[in-house]
Amino acid sequence: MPLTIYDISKKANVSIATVSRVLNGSDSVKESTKKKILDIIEEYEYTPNASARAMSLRSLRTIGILCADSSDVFLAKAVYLLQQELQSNGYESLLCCTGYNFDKKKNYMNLILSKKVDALILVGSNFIGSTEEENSYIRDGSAKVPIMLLNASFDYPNVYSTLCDDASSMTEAAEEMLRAGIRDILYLYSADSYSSKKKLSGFHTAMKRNEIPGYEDLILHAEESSSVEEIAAAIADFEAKGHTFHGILAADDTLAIAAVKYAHKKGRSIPDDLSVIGYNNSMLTEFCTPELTSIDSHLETLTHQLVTTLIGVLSGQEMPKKSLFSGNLVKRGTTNF
Amino acid sequence: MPLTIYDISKKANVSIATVSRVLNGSDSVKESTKKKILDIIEEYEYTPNASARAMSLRSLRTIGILCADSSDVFLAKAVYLLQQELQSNGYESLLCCTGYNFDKKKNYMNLILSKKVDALILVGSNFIGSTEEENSYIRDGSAKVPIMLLNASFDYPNVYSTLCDDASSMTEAAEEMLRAGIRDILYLYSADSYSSKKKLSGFHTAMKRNEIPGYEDLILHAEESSSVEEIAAAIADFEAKGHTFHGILAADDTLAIAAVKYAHKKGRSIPDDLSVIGYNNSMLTEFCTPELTSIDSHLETLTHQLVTTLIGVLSGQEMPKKSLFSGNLVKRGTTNF
DNA sequence: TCGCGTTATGTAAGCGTTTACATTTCTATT
DNA sequence: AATAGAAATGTAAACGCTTACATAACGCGA
Repeated sequence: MPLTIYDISKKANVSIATVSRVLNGSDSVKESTKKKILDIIEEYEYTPNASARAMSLRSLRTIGILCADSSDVFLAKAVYLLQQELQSNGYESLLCCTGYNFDKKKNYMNLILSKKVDALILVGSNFIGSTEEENSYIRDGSAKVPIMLLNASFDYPNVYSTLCDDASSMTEAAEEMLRAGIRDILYLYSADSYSSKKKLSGFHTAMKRNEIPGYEDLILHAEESSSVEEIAAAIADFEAKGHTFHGILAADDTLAIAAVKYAHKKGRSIPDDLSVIGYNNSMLTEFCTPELTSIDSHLETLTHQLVTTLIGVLSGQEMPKKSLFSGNLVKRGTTNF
Repeated sequence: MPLTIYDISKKANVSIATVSRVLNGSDSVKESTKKKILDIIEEYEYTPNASARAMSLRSLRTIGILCADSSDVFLAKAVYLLQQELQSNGYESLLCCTGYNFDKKKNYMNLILSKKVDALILVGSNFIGSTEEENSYIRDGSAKVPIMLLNASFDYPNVYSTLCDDASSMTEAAEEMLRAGIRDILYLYSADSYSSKKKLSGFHTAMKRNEIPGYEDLILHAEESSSVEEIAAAIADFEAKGHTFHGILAADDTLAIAAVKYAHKKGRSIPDDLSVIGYNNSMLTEFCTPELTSIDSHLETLTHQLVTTLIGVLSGQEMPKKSLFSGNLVKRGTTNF
């Protein structure tokens, strides 16, 4: 049976209030009694019960993190960074993997809210749906605790967004290709999420601004959750149907790796005959040969900003509802410009 | 201000005990009042306060998960699977990323224990050190709650281990190569963990049993935390020093990918001139061309068994202290046997 | 030595549940 | 119609902590 504050107070010959005071630091306690209590706590390895504390304080100092799939490379990295940031700010985190279904997301949100977390972080743009109905759970949740969005944006009271400007990053990358003289660019995407749409719109922007005729014909939508092999095959298929392209812009690094694989199989040389750009600048970039050029969305910066905003919100400060950063292109071997 | 069980009881014109009873299901409540209460709970979206519940029950129904780095592909997958398993058993999980330092591990363990989690899962063999001192924190922790080890083994009361028999899997893979006539096998490893040692010893077993002379000269230790590019370069260096090999056995998939990269760069053809086998059968296997042959350590099975054992332990049953599974080789394009 | 203002410590209520035990309300049997 | 026994519901204590408020101890000047 673990020790309680009451046991400690007895051993130290003081009241529980005094023990509580030295535990929490703030109030005035005589130096000698403080030392005595601290020694006893040390000796018996007493640790206060967090649930009891949460009841009194009405806060667990714990943040709920919701994430569709923590085994996804990008999301895993984000979760990791968030945890580091939270820990260094004295907060714990409760992680919940929801899958991609909106009903499940709602259920898990309620589950985690019942733990009385102080706030909720939703990791990834897949938490934003395309219908009012799909997003209602965010509205409901935000009535109870602040909701922080990583890599997505949603304008609603008590909802704070931190994200990379995917649209303009993509525009930037496309225009870089165009400047290098590559005008037949295959745009490859699969997910249908908020940020995926942003990226696609950024691509449109670039192509329209540069008046590339018929560019829409080179937009390839890969089945979601298909394997790298399947995507590579889909690209080969697409080419076999008569489309030609000398650049591939992929909405994430996995897709880009599939593109590189397609090139390997078809014997197209990278970057001479074909340039490839991925998105996220994840560790996957170093897995292919040559190494993958990719757009870095500065996850470290985003997570840091998100937690900073969160801490501010929790301490009652007025904080920006939306923090937008811009990404940048990290050039490696799959491009030669 | 969130609703409490008291608010609900008032609205339903019953006592809090009755509400609690319908919440917990077990006790007898008249069908009509049950429905009335359920309706009200539904209407007002009431969710019980988990901290309060934890106080009464002396259990949070929460499991602490400690993991060095949740952005590592293998660990991330393990954590994900564990969470799924725990959730389907009605447990929440509190994840804490500790880094690889033992002092930090100890600190985080204490932190998470103060949350009064019901048990602790340590993910990955890096939680086992090579000295008594390094492992003392596990002994201390196990005095408070059951400790479950994934992919590591430690014989101590209240510590339960679930793992893949890495040594024999590796022996198996090596002998498969030998049977295919490849006798000059480069063994590539980097980490220094418990399971890494097991794998190496499995390799020794195979080579000794088959009386391969001088095989030790082909064991290459790559600097930990070096990039794929650096490891590929290290292999090239090694070869330049006069070593020849026609098979590479890597202690994890990342190393194997580096091996494939080395082959690409040096123009050695896989699998005709060089066979490569990785370990973990992670999603990385599909990233290379050709796809990577790899040893599957059955993470799904391991995590399932671990949680099953855990649930048993928590409900007071006698459970096996150690569950050992064997891995198997999944053959893909980097081998032709 | 007295009394006053600090400073240190103690007392007890409250946080939202669960549950043993007590009480009330039914049902069925006589 | 009375009553035993079962079924449904209520009462109140307990879980381990924080903290407002009450009280005690101390130091200091007159």
